[in-house]
Amino acid sequence: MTARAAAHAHTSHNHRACIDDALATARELCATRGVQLTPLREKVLHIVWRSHKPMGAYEVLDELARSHKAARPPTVYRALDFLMAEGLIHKIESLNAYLGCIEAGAPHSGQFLICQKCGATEEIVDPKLETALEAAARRAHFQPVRKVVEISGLCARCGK
Amino acid sequence: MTARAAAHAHTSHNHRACIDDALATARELCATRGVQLTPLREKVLHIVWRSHKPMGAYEVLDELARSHKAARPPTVYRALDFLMAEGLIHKIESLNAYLGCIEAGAPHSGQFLICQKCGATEEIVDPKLETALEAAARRAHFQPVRKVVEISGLCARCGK
DNA sequence: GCTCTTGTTGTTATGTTGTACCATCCGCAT
DNA sequence: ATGCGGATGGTACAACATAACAACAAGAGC
Repeated sequence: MTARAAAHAHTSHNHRACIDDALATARELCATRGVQLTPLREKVLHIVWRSHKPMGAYEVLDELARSHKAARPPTVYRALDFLMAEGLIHKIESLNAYLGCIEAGAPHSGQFLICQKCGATEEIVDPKLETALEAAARRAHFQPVRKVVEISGLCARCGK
Repeated sequence: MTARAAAHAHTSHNHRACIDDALATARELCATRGVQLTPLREKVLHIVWRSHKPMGAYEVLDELARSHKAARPPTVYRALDFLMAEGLIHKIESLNAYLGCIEAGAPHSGQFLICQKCGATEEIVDPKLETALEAAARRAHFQPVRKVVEISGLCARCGK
């Protein structure tokens, strides 16, 4: 079980390895693609990965500003936009917050289970759900581009 | 085919009947439930229903203010909150905008097809998709409360 | 009739999230 | 050395949303 495969928000895991793995994957991907994962962008990615809870842009900014005095809203949003464009993070629309992507490199919109109690958010990859989304769109002669799936409720721990 | 059943954003239909039907249903529902669909709230519902495009709260405010001088942001947000609580409108999270609900009375989170070109947004009710969502949550021992499904892309017309 | 309670609306101010726009810097190819 | 493109610095502002308290209206119980 790799660190990233263990990225279930509700399970305890070696989160340092989890982060390190995500950063390593990001560096590889960006090198391959010929895009720049600059120190600033990597720092933002690292901050987002510090927890499995979606993080608001201004939370990221506060954290970033501790080591980067020049940080301003555009600084953060530009980095977040880059990371999203490269598929390294996702935006959770229902929270206006950002979360590290567990399947970086494979372009996808993401499917999320968001705990309303503890905030932990797990990205899932469910082929049947994906199929159902495609089918629903097809039925309406609709060409899907981005599929937002965010299920809020109680995670395995909090729901007990 | 009733007006509401014809509420496909991309099809031409008698939108006046569409609105009238939605308002009549809303009045019935609120009467049954013993909650107040006040003139203000009804006016906001009417404004949201004027199109099949999700409407921002401040757009609603601008429209409302034409006939209601006292309108302020809280005026609109309170009305929208009431209408959402009663299941008469939905919030489209990926747009920060609001849309009339085509299945008022049946509590549901809604599934949406959002055209990126023309803005028309169609609410769909797809049992298989619903099942897939439930199954995905169940697999993770997650208790779903709200399910956000928003598919952006090109509608039948714009995708041709 | 009185007044208590509850729900709705008025009103001001502020908090939160996200962008427009232009300047500056830096590496690199010409 | 010059110009170019990508990245960052920095100011201001736009867009979205809520806190907090005042005013008012209508029904319930006395």
